[in-house]
Amino acid sequence: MSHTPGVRQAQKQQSRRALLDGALGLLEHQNLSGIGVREVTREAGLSPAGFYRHFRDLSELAVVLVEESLASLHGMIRRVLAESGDSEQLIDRTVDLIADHVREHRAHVRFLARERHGGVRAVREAIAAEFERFAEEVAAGLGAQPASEGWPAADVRMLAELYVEHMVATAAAFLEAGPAGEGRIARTARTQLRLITTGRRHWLDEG
Amino acid sequence: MSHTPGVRQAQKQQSRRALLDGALGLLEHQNLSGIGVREVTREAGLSPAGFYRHFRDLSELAVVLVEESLASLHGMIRRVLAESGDSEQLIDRTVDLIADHVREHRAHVRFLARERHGGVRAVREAIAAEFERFAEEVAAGLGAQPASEGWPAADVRMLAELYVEHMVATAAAFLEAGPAGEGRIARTARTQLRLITTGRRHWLDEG
DNA sequence: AAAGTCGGCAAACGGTTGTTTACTGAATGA
DNA sequence: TCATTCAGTAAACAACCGTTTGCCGACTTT
Repeated sequence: MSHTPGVRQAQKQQSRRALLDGALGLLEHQNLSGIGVREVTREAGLSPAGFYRHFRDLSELAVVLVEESLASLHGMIRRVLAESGDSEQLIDRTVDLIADHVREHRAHVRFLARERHGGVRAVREAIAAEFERFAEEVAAGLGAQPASEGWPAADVRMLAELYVEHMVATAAAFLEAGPAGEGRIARTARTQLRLITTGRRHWLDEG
Repeated sequence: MSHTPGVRQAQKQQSRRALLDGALGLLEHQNLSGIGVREVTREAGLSPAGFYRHFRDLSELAVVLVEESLASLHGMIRRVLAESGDSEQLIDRTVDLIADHVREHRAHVRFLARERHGGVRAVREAIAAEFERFAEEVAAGLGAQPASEGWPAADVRMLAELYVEHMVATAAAFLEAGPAGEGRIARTARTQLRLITTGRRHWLDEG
């Protein structure tokens, strides 16, 4: 354990992780504006002063949490876009993936839902910027599908935003409902997606 | 100013209003979990102890704010449902009404968006319950329209929820965008509503 | 006019907060 | 091996916090 560079870095990363995880844990039941530096360090097993070796303040830590939370969400979206099959199967699969994601990343999803319109500007903006990128990615995916042939780019974009918005709302509903109401949420989400798909199919026929 | 009953009550109501308004003002830039009793009383021009003559704690006050915020929203929804005309005009009018409402009740809307998934359970539940009632009201309105002839009740309900969700998302987007981006938000919202309407028109044609 | 009600206040309670300070000791590089 | 770096610490700081207490004085009732 000596003269091997990196030990120090690794220990620091470990503390940093403990701070991030501790904060995420506290944010499960509280708001970002409702937790404090001391509380987080207590949760992480550090002294209060130790916090400042890693972050300037709590909102800086929170922005890192945003990035981590959306990285996992990003993976999910890519998985959704990679699916293939008829639209019915695709819808089922999409809703299942959302449900899985909420189950496996409950804390992340809750954090995003809570702070998306929360009281800390920097965090709000970080989330908004990342959702923007999601919409772009979804738009690119939709644009590549045969169903979007002949669509103006702006229309593809608004459809992508509708999908993203619906996905976020569905995830939040899963959260709030708990395991019991999961079935009902999923059924509603699927039907709504079917209706949107119907509209999509006839979009160019009229108006 | 004496021996006339009601003076006391009126003065008390005035203080109560000052507390509610003060809190709503603070909530414009902060989270509910981020403000304190003392802060609110300072804003309202009362002493800290005075607060407890009106509310047990801040979340009790917040629940009252929820009711007031949703009363105004409720009025807007009724106005939307009362509109008549072809679907194109109806969509335009709806989005305009949402924009108006956000302009005139900025603080209320912000408060709802912020605390809908916020850290205080009682408040979250109060908002959720009221949104539930909205969905029912919208469902009743949709069910009465000729366009819903032959629709199963469950489908009407899910459409209502989709509309409500979209309305809330649009209002939140107006908030975040400010006057500058208002046009873009409105355009997107209108197009999305047109797509949903298209889906609605062809809902019974296919599987 | 006297008695009662009660909204608002000042003061005090113990407790928490964010942040800075000077320090220690292990990991590091020469 | 010896000097340096630096993550983590304990302690202190002043500033708040929520809540309770006892009291006052204006309204209200009798």
